[in-house]
Amino acid sequence: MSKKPTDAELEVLRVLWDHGPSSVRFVNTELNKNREVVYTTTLKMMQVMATKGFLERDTSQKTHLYKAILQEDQIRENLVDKLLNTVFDGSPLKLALHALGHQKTSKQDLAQIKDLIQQLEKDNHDNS
Amino acid sequence: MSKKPTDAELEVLRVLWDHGPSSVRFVNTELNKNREVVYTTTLKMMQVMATKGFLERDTSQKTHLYKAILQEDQIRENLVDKLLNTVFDGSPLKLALHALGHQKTSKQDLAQIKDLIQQLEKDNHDNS
DNA sequence: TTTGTCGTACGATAATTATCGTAGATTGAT
DNA sequence: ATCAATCTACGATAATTATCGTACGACAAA
Repeated sequence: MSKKPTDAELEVLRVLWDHGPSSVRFVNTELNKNREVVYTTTLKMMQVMATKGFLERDTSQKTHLYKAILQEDQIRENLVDKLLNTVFDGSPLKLALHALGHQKTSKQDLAQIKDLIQQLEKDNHDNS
Repeated sequence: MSKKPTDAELEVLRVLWDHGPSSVRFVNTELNKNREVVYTTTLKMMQVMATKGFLERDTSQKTHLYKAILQEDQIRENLVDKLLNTVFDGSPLKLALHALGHQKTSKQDLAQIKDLIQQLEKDNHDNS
């Protein structure tokens, strides 16, 4: 039911995910490292997000603290899902190949992937 | 400069990518396999997309044909990029691991990944 | 030639998102 | 007690997206 965050909302979430419950002031300062945003814009945004149920706020102090209700991994799921269905033909493999192919990948990275593959092969074997 | 397609626009592009240049009627019919959309809504949408430069249209016949200017791989790049930066910490590796880990992956898939890895390892070796 | 079908054009409006300004409360320092 | 800084509340408006209805031309069948 709960709709998805817009791009701007995602920026706010990003900050909260990285730094935990924060004041509007703090979030706004973080946002301004990337682009100019007026304080009340951020405020309004976060208030709206609170009414949408994306954020929860603690009003016990004068300076309210907001924390993310939407969790990063949920959103990740949604976004990956959408990406898969729009431009990767629903194939996680294609996505993985794309991700690996189009960026530089270090030895350690490769090692990690190999581990995962071994794991997957094992699982595959188990339930086949 | 050119902005990115919205979700609804992406649905239209999806059809054009899959089927090549198409009439509004055709696209609309395709869209209606997923959800209800009135014909003129699709029409308007595609006209707008044309003015945005997302589509090009051939008006030589009574029934206009639209074709995608935005190509799937460009959009893929953009979307993957955005995804990386919003919820994968800019790490293609994390994205790849996520894609592989959270979906079922067949033996053939694994084989394909292993190929890619070998390839990458080789490249890595070359330019180290 | 009338009528129904299929097409485009385009304005209107709703819905949603993004952005600000202004007002007023609170508080800490002069 | 006053002033300045810092907050929240909230309305207004712009900008963008999404959705339709109506008008109207072309054309083929009756």
